[in-house]
Amino acid sequence: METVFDILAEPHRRAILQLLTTSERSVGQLEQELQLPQPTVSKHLRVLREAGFVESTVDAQRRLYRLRAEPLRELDVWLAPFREFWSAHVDALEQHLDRWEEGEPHV
Amino acid sequence: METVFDILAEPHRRAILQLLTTSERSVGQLEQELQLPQPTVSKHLRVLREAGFVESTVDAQRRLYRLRAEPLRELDVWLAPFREFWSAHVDALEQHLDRWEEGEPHV
DNA sequence: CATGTATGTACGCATAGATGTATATAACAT
DNA sequence: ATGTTATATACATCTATGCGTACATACATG
Repeated sequence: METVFDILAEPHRRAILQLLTTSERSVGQLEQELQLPQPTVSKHLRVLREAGFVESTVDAQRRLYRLRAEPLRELDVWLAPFREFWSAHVDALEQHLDRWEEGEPHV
Repeated sequence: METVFDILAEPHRRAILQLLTTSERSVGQLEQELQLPQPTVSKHLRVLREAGFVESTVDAQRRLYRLRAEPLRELDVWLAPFREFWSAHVDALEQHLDRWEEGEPHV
């Protein structure tokens, strides 16, 4: 089973996803904007589609691809415990700086 | 250059990071908790260390590894534009449900 | 129907990286 | 000093996967 992380490890796939944040695009448009050979784009799109990152609709010979939220939300969930961890660290740093600004340089 | 995504693509490395959210640990502890051979743990720790995910201090023959915030924060930043994207979608869904609850099933 | 455009897929290759085994380094204990 | 514990590293191997090339499919238009 391909994890969210496996999918995102590929730079071109991340580039595709980032482009799709602004608007949906055809395969040809992605091909041009990313300067990639068409089969490469199609193969990455297949991976992204099967993992639920994107969905497509048919427009004559074209397929229009757009973003789906789910898998990235999954990543967000995975990140949650770490966010708690590092926000604790930010707090510690901020407290330190606050105290420093109040005139206690030797904490 | 190893990206954050390359590092996180490996399941054992993610497991290590998750363990370290609660407290710092020695290599031997990780070895036991993850049921992995020691060289495997050491090699993953090296990758994580060189990418800034963890840092270690020496305690006699042991090395104690603990989490660092930076790289995961980087991931959080990468995720930001997508969060905007999908929160828009959540809003759309919520509006729909709100209207439905107010007695307009045919939206 | 023939040709062109848009996209998907099959196959072979090359490379990266994860693992196991063995060994090296370093700190302790007796 | 010698052995023991804890961790790091070197080397060979195996597998997964990204890519290029070629081809297939599908729709459109003259």
